[in-house]
Amino acid sequence: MPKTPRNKSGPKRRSECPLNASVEMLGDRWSLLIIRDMMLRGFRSYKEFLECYERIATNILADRLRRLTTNGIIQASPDPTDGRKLIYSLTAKGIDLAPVLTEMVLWAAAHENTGNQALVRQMQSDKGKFLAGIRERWENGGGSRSGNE
Amino acid sequence: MPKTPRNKSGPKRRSECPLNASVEMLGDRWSLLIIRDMMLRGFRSYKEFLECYERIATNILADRLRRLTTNGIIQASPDPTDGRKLIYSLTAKGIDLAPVLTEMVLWAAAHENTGNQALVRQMQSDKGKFLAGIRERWENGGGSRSGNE
DNA sequence: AATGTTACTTGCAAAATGCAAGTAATAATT
DNA sequence: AATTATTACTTGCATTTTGCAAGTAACATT
Repeated sequence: MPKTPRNKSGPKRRSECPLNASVEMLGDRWSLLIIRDMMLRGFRSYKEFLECYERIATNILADRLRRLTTNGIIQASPDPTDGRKLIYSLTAKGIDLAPVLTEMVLWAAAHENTGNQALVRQMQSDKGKFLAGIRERWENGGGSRSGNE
Repeated sequence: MPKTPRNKSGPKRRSECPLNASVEMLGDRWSLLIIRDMMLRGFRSYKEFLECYERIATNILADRLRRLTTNGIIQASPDPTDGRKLIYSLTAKGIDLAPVLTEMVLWAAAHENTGNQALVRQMQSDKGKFLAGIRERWENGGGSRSGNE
């Protein structure tokens, strides 16, 4: 029987829709969680991520941090008090993901039984203020640990 | 030498943060693209998805449609004019993903060279109106392609 | 110099994925 | 009624990706 391949027809213009770019950078199991924990929990070091995600493999974590850095979402700088450490922080591009995360959290909270109702209520009651707070904390001081957990 | 595992310490309360639920349902390469194309391009059938995503495998597409259905984001109903077909449509939960998609598109548009500037400008100029339009189209008529019905 | 910590890399088994090739259920055509 | 085509999948298998234990280089501390 002759071959009758099914997937050869569509034109598939990459990045025709902007969402393709987002999915390429964030469409996996870990990237958004890493960004969330930098943004909301103030995670800065490899060790914090490794100990937090019980199931993430060390090489996967290293790869995701590298990819997020390559994509300009986070940046790594040496710790001045300890030459061995790298301090990871969000770039402006990374901070701009706050609205995406917020909408995802609100969506899940509306349709699932999720935890951390305090955070959800804070987002719901004044979304703009919540986002402004995140931006402010990151723009001066480079992202201190917030009260959200 | 004794084992010294690295990943056994963190408590890792699942769904402590609502984002975990979102990532479990949407954190892969295809799910959000499927939702986007149902929402913005009016895709309804297995065949449309298969021909559009040049690189998606048939079993992966079937799996993602099944998972999205299981998660209550889309639903499948038989086509009354052709008993062989299934018509996929967004549920209320799926429609509620519009703000997430919108923020992702706007984020990518702000930081990458993405296509479809018309869509982006429409989102930017009046986000609320854009979202209302999507909801309206889906709430009466089950999501027509454009001005149908 | 010995020991500990950090931020990785390596090796390998297991799981997920991609792709060609089926297949059952229908529909259209002859 | 038989033939052909289409849809919406499933199956089998090779390739790729991931998870985990173990190792390591570069410091830092004692």
